[in-house]
Amino acid sequence: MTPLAAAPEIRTRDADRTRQAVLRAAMAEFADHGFGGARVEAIAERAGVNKKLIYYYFDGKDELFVAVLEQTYADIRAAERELQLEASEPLAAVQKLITFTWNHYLAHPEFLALLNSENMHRADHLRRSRRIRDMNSPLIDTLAQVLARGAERGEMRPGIDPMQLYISIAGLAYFYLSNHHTLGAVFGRELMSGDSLAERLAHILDVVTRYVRAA
Amino acid sequence: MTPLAAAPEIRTRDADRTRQAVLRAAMAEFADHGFGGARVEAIAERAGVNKKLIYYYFDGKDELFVAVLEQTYADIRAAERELQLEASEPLAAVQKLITFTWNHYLAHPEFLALLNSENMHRADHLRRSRRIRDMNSPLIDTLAQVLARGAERGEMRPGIDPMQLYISIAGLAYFYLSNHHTLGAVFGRELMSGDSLAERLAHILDVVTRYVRAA
Amino acid sequence: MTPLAAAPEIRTRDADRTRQAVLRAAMAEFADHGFGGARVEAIAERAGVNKKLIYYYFDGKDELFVAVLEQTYADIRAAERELQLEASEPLAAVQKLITFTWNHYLAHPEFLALLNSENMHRADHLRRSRRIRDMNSPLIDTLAQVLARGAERGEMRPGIDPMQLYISIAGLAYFYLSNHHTLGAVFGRELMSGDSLAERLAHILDVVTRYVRAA
Amino acid sequence: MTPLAAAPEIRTRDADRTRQAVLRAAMAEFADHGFGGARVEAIAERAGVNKKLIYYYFDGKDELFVAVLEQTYADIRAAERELQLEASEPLAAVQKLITFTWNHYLAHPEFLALLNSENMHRADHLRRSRRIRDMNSPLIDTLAQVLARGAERGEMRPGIDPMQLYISIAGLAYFYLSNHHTLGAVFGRELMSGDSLAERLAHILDVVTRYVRAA
DNA sequence: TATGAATGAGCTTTCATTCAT
DNA sequence: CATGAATGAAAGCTCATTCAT
Repeated sequence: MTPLAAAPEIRTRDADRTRQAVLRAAMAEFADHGFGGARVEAIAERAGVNKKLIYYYFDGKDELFVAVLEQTYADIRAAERELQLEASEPLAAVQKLITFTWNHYLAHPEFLALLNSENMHRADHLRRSRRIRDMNSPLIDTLAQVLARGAERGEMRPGIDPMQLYISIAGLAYFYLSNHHTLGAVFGRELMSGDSLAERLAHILDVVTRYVRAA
Repeated sequence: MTPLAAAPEIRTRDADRTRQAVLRAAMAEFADHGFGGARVEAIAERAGVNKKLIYYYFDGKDELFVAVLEQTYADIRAAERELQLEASEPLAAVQKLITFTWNHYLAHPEFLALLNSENMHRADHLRRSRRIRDMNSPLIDTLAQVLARGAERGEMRPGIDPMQLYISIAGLAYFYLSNHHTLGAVFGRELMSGDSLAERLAHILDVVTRYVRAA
Repeated sequence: MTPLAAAPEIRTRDADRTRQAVLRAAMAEFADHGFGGARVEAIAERAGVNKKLIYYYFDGKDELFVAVLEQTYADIRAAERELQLEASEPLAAVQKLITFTWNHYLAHPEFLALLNSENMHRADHLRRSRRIRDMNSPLIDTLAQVLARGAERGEMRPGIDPMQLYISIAGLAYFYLSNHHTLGAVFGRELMSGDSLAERLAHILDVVTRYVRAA
Repeated sequence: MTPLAAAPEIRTRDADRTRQAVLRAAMAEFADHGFGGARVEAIAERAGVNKKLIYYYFDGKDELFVAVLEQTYADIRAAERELQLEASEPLAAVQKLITFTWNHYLAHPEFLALLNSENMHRADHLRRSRRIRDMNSPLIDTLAQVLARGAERGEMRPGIDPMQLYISIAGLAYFYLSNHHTLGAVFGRELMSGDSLAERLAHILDVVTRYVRAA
C-alpha cells in the first residue's frame, strides 16, 4: 500500500468536475484551432474522458462550442462587474477600462481566438445562445455615465458616443494582440515582448486619453 | 513548322486564365470558410475546373493558400503605392490613409478573413512566403515622413511612432469590420448599414486626428 | 420483525410493474423501428426507468426482444382461445376466424412489425424461445375440425389443407396491412381509411368463403 | 508473364461498371440486413470498391437505398411488361399472373426484404423517388381488361375489383415467402422445400381461380 | 431495487490527395 | 493541358453495455 494508492481517485464519477474538465479542454482546443479545426477527439483526450461523454453532457460539437462561448462571456462579464468604474474619477475610469481590457485580452488569448472563429462563422453559435444575449454588458451604460460625469466636470469633451469609444478601445487592443503573428512577420518585429507590450498599452492610453479629454 | 505552331501562346494564355480562375475561387472559398474550413473540391467547382488542376498549378492546399495570400498582399501593396501620401498636406495625408484603409477593408472582406485565418494558424503560411516578406510595405516609412513633415510645420505633435499609429488606424477599422457579427449580436445593433459605416469612419478620423494634431 | 417486513411484497409489486412498463415500452419501440433500429435508451425513456434496469430485468437487447415476442405470442394465443370456433357453424366459424385475424392485426400493428423484423433476422430470436415453441397454436387443429365438420355436412369442399388455408387468411390480411405504405404510394390510394378497410375485409371474406364453400 | 497478367484489368476505371457493382452490392446488403442493419462498409467490400466511392456515385446511404429501390421496381416493371396478359385467355391470364408473381418473389427474395424494410420506415424512401411514382404499373389496368373480357365471355364473375385481386394474389404469395422463417418455426415445418413450394403455388392458383370463375 | 456516469467499438460521412487516361 | 475515377485516413457521432454508488 503506497501513498499513491489514492491516485486513481482523481478520476471520480463527479459529474460537475467532469463537465468542467470537458469545458476547459474544449476552450483550449477551440482557441488553438478554431471551431472547424478543433477535434472532438482531441478535446476528449485533453479532458481525459471518453469521447462519448462529450455527447452525453453536451449534445454535439456545436452545442459544446456554444457552452464554451457562454462560459467565456460569463467570465468577462463577471470581471467587468468588479471594475466599478463608477467609483473612479472619470478620466481614471476610462484608463482603468483600457488597462482592464488590455490585460484581459492578454491573459485570455482564447477569448480572442474564439471571437475570431465565431466571426468567421457569422456569429451563428453566439446568436443561438439566449443566455449570452441576456448577459447584456453593463459596460456601455457605465461608460456613458462616466463620460457624462467627465463632461459635467469639464474634464471631457461632451458628445462622445460610448459605443464607438468602447469599440475603439477594444479594437486598439484586440487587433494588436490578435494579429501579432502577421503583423510581426510583416514588420519584422517581435511584438509580444514585455517592452513591446508595455509600449503598446501606453500608446493606447495616449490615443484614447487625447480623444476624450477636454481641449 | 506545323500549323499548331501558334498554339503554345494560346495555351499559355488559357493556362494563365485558368490559374487566375483557381486563384480567385480559392480566395473566395478561403475567405468564406477560413483555411481549415475551405474545401479543395469547392474551389474546383467555383473555378469550374477539375480538382487535379489545382494540384497541377499549385502544389496543394497549403501552397494554394500561400499563393492567395501573396496575391492579396500584392493587391494591397499596389493600392498603397497609388496613394502618394507624400503629395498631400500632412494632416490630409493621414486622413487619406485612414479613408483608404477603411475602404479597402470594406471592399475586400476576404482580406480580413484571410488575415484572421492566418493569425489563427500563427502566420505559418505567411512566414513561408519569401515574396511577401520581400513585399515590404513602404507605408511605415512614408507615414514617418508625413509625421516628420507635420511636426516640422508645427501641425502635428512630434515623437509619434509611425508603426503604432499605423496599427491603431488599422485596428480601429479592422476590429469593427471583422467582428461586426459578434458586436452586432452583443449590442443588438445593425453595424453594417450605410449610416453606421459612415458614423464609424467619422469616429476613426476624429480619434486619429485628435491624436496626431499639435495641441 | 422490523417495520420494513412488509416491504418485500410491495417491492415485488413495484418490480412487476416496472418489468411490465419496460416490456410495453420495448414492444412499442421495436414495433416502431424494428429490432436493429430500436434504441435501448429510447426504451428506457419510454418506460421512464433507468437504462441499467433493462439489463437487470432482462439480460440485454436480444433477450428483451425475445421477451417481447413471447408476450406478443401469448396475447394472440389467449385471444385465439376465446374464439371458440367449435361452438359455431362451420362457415360462420371460418368467417369468425377471418374477422378475428383482421381485427387483431389492425389493433396490434406492433405484431406485424415484430414479425417483419423477426423474419428479416431469420427468426433467430423466435427460435431461441422454448416458451414460444411450446405455445403451440391450437388453431390449425381447430380449423381442421371445422373443415371436417363442414365437409361432413356437405357445406364445404373436402380435402382443404387447414395450414394452407390459415396461411392464406393471414396473408390476405397481413400483406394489405403490413405493406400499406408502399402499396398506397404505388397505387396512389389511401388504404387505411375506414371505407378502404371495410372494403378489404369484405373482399377477404368473399375470397375465402368462395374457396371453402361446397360447389 | 503468366496468363494471369491481365487479371488486374478487372478493376477498371469504368464508371458505369463500378456504379452497377455498387448497386448490386447494395441490393444484396440491404436485402440481407434491411436499411438500418446494412453497413456502408459492407457494401463497399461486396462491391470491391473504396467506401468513399459510394458517396461519389450516390450521395449517401439514403440516396443509395432509393437507387436500389428504383432499380428493383424498374426490374419488376420490365418483367411485367413481358407478360402480355392481353394475349392469353382470361382465366389463363390470371393464372399466368399468379405464377409470374410467385416465381418473381421466389427468384428475388431481395425484393421482399426491401419492401419489408421500406414499410417499416413508412415508405419514406419510396415516396422520395419521383421515378418510382412515375413508373406506374400497368398491371392493374391490364388485369381490369382481363377481368372484363372474362366477364363478357361468361367465364368470370363480373364486378371483381382488380386492385383487391392483385393485392390478394401478391399477399398469398408474399406472406408465405416473406414470413417462412416464423411460420416454419411456429408450425414446425419446412416450408421452402421444392414440394412445399409447389404445394403452395397450387393452393394459391386454386384459391384465386375459384374466386374469379363464374359459378 | 435503482441510478447516473462512463466506455470501446463501430457507424456514416468527409477530406486532401493520387491514379489512369 | 485537362479529366473523372479512386483512395486511406480521420472526422463527428451513436450504440449496447458496464461501472461505481
